[in-house]
Amino acid sequence: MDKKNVSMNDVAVAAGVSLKTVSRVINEPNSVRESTRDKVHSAMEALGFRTNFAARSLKLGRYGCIGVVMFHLSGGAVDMIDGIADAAEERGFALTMIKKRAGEKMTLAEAARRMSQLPVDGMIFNLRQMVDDFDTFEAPKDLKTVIITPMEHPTCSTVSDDQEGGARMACEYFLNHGHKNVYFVSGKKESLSSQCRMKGWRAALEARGIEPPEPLQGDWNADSGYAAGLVLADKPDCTAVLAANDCMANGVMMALRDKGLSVPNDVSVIGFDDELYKTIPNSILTSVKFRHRELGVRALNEVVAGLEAPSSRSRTLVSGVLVERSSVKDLRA
Amino acid sequence: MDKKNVSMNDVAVAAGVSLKTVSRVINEPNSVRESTRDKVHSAMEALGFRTNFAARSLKLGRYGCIGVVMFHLSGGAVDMIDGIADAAEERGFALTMIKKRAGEKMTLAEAARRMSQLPVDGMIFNLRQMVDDFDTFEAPKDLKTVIITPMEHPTCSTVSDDQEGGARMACEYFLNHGHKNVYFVSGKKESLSSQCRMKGWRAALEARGIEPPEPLQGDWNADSGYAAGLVLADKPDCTAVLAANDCMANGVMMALRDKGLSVPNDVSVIGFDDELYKTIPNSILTSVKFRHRELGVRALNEVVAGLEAPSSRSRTLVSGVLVERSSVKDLRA
DNA sequence: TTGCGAAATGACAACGTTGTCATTTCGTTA
DNA sequence: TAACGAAATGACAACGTTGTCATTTCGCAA
Repeated sequence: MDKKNVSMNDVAVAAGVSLKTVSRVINEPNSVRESTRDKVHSAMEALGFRTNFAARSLKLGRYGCIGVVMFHLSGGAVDMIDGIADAAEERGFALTMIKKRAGEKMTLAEAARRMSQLPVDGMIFNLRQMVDDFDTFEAPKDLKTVIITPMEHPTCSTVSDDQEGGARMACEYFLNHGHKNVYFVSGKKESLSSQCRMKGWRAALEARGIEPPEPLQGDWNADSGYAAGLVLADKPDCTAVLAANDCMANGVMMALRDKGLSVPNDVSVIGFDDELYKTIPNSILTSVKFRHRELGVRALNEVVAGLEAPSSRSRTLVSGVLVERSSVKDLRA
Repeated sequence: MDKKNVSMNDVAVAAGVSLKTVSRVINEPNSVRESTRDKVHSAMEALGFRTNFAARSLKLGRYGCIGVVMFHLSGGAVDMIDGIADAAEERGFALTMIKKRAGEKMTLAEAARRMSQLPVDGMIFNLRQMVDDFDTFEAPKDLKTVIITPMEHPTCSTVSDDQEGGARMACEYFLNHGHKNVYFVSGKKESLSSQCRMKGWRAALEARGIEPPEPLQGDWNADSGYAAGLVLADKPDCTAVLAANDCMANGVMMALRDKGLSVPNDVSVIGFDDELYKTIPNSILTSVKFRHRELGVRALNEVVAGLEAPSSRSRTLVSGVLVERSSVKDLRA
């Protein structure tokens, strides 16, 4: 007849030692004589003892868990979670996760309120769209909070891909290859990624005194890229297209081809995320890739680093990488 | 000067009531006079009180958290996590997550050991590959354990996509459209999904007395599908190809086209996961889609249902759906 | 053998909640 | 006004750990 929960006390009695000795066997084994340790280990084994998380945390005043709030859970999120989880593991933390429900409107304050009732020492918000209380939000003073977002926050640390820099890099790549202008196909309007990529594109052109043409509105999927491509095919001055992701870039390329234009001979194209090679054999698309995994790692490290000083504040940008293939033609000389 | 942690006792003193009354305001507000409740609420507000998770769990003997172990974190996992998280939310649970580290070899026993030190009332293992101790593993008696895997387990509840059934369904679709045989392009060898899809393909053919041809080995990516397509293009009896995912199916289609064959006029193709439309404009690929989100929801519900009776055992299969487009030709009549 | 300092072990309180049971207060009726 | 039952509140123990400090045991030198 099993007792419901085996406590240290039960183990102590079974092993004929004191409660405290059992505790020591677990937390500072070297301070216990080997023969005693063995007795205790046998007793633990026999009774199936497992330390009680609640009691331990209560006494220690910390949990060893980092909270993760997913305001948005999309494709790239997997790698980010992967990075967060690996880094957490490495530093001896587990993750406690909650998610914004579909349709529900969650503010930062609401997320913080819910998280602070859970076993967490610090938290990470993954925020890919704007929220109402972004600027006014104040994190709990005793709970280090890191926000993954391209926007700067007045009081919290933030971590982000350098989306803007990535877009700028792609544009400059075009311009350095002799292109005189770059067209842009955006993602969904409300997406911060799309907004930042657009901003970087604008900035890069303006820095060279080029008036950015009207951007084409897409929705991340190939069909919207195709539609944009049909429009672009008719613009004689269009030699370079930057699409806010690879799927739309592929759509653009297909439309150009269907219109009798060749990539890269007639038009050059760059995308984002470098994932087309998975789906398209012999893919030629040059693409800006973000290191989502690294992003997760940085976010977690920032939280852990801030556990002692929750009010510290920093801003981390993880740069992107231009993966060169052959979809950009060199127009020079 | 803030005290580090504000306890119920602090609130009680500030509000001029007893500790227990504060507890009641939180847990059974109706048993407290309104005027008292207001006093307590003000005090909580003023001091910034938040209930202490550890103390509460210790007293209650439960955590309100479900553990999730990701042995594998890949694309489809996002939707599954999404389902798990939404269902958890709905039932008032949070998630505690740990992950197998890259390279590390984690057994079920090891995962269970680590989880049982964390704040969890039950757990879900997401297992997409074989693991050494699968058959011998016994879950902790007091911790309901559900494994997401296509294999049956002797003692734990399992939940899975019906991969085998999905593959069978696709094959029968071919056969019912007058095809006399179906070729198969597999994913990575060690993947259970790939193995199950292959098994279903074999079974469907054998059920009609057809000898399955040698399957072609792929690795999930388009290039491997392309290579397979080149081989298949030379087989005169090849009218139907089932590829273990959409990316490889696309590779197959591109190879066929490059060899001068048309889909579906010369060869029909079906894929898995229904995700090609995101990347390919006007995609024609018919595909078997699994409801990963639903899978997550079922897994969570199974855990919660089993919290009272951890030793209960069930097996859930979530059926797939054939998303029809135009990549299969009807050869009848 | 005795004495001593160091090592090993133990007794007890405390962490912040909730459950049990006793006590006080309230509103109503006699 | 007194008496009563119900509602509201409170005192105290308990959950299973770890920290503090006291006590016991050990190994070794005198």
